[in-house]
Amino acid sequence: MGRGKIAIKRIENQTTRQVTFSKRRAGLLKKTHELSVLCDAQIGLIIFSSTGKMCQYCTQPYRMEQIIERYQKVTGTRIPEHDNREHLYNELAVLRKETRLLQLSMRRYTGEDMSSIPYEELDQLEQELERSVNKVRERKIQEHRAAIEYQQQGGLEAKPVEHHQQVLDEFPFYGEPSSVLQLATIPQQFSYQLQLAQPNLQD
Amino acid sequence: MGRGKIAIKRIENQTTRQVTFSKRRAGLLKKTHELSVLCDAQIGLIIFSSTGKMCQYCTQPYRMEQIIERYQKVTGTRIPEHDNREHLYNELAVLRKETRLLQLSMRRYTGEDMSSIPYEELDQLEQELERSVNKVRERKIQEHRAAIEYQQQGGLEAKPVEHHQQVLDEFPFYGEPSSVLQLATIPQQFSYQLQLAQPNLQD
DNA sequence: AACTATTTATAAGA
DNA sequence: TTCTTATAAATAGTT
Repeated sequence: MGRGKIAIKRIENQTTRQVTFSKRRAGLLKKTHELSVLCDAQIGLIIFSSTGKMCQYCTQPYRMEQIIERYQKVTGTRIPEHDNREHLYNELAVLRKETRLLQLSMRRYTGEDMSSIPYEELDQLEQELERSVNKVRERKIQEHRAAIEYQQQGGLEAKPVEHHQQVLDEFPFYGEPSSVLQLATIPQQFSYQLQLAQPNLQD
Repeated sequence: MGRGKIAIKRIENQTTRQVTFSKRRAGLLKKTHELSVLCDAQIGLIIFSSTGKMCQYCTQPYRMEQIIERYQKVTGTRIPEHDNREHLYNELAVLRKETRLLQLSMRRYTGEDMSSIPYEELDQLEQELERSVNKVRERKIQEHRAAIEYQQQGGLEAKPVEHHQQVLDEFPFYGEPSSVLQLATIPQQFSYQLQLAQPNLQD
C-alpha cells in the first residue's frame, strides 16, 4: 500500500526504517483504538522501538497494569504474585523463628550459651545430655558387636564401608565445617572428668 | 475502507460487531507483526474480546512476560516486586537448609536419630556431649556459689528470681513443649549410668 | 467463508 | 519531520 510493494523483512536502511516505524506505529495505534472502540475489546499494546523508546496503547478507562493482571490471570503466569508474597513472608517468619529456636537449643546442648539458661533448667539439661551420651554409647556398643559378629562370619571389609558411604550420601554436609553446627569447637574449660561405670568400648 | 464508511464507535449489532472484530483483529495482528519485523521493534499485544476471549501477539523470540517485565521496568511499576521475590526465595532456600541442618544436629545431640551417624563420628559426638555436660555442671557450680555468697551477705530473695524472670522474658519459648526442640522426651533405654569424678553439687 | 466496492494506509518522493 | 500522491492493503456490506 504505497508507491511500491515491500517484503515483510527488516528494513536495512536506517532512515527508511525509522520513517516507516513512525508511520506504521501511528497506523497500528489507530487500528488498535478502532478495534477497541468498535468491538468493545479490552486491548493493551506495548511497543519498543529498536532504539529503545517505548509507546503504548491501552483501552480506556483501564490501565495497562489491569490488562497485564488480566493477562496473567488467564495465562496462569505470576497471578498469585501478591498472595504468593504474603505466603513467602509468612513462611519466612515461621522459618526464622524455628531457626532461632533451633540455634538456641543447639547452643544449650553444646554448652556454648550456658548463661541464658536459668538455674532451674540446668538439672534437666544435664539429664538430657547424659541420656544423649548414653545413647551414643549404646550405639557404639551395637556397632562394635555388629563388627565383631561380621568378622567372625568371615565377612568382607566392603560392606561396612559401603554402609558408611550410604549414610554419608544421605547427609552430604556431615563432616563439613559449618558455622551453624558448631559441632567440634567447644573448648574444654574444666578439669574434672567423667568416669564410666562401664568401660569405654573404644579403648 | 469498505463499501461504506463507518463511525468509530461501538457497533450495536452483535453479529456485525463479532464479524468486524474477527476481521479487524486479524488485520491488527498482521500490522503488528509487520511493524515488528520491518522496523525491528519489540511489541506485545493483548486483546480481550467483549466475550472474554483472549488473543495475543508477541515479537519473537521474546515471551510476553519479558515484554511486560521491560514495560514495568520502564514505567517503574512493580519492578521491585519481582526482585523482592527473588530475594525472598533465596532467603527461604537458605533458611530451609539451615533449619534442616539444625534439626539434624539436634536429633544427633538428643540421641533421637542415632542411626544416621556413621560409626566413625560417634566418638566425636560422645566427647562433645561430655563437654556439654561438663559445661552444664560448671554452670551449676557457679550458680550454687553465687547463691551461697548472696545468702552469706544477707541478700534479698527477690534478686535471683528477678534475674530468672528476665532470662525467661528473653526466651519466652523456653519450657514450652515444642515438636522442634524435643528437649525432654528422650526415653532412657540403657541401664548403665554415669559416675562423676567430682560429687554432684545438687545432691 | 468469499466477494468486491470503497476506504484507508503507506512507500516513495519532495 | 511533514506533505504529497500513487498504489497496496484492509475491510464494510453483501452473498
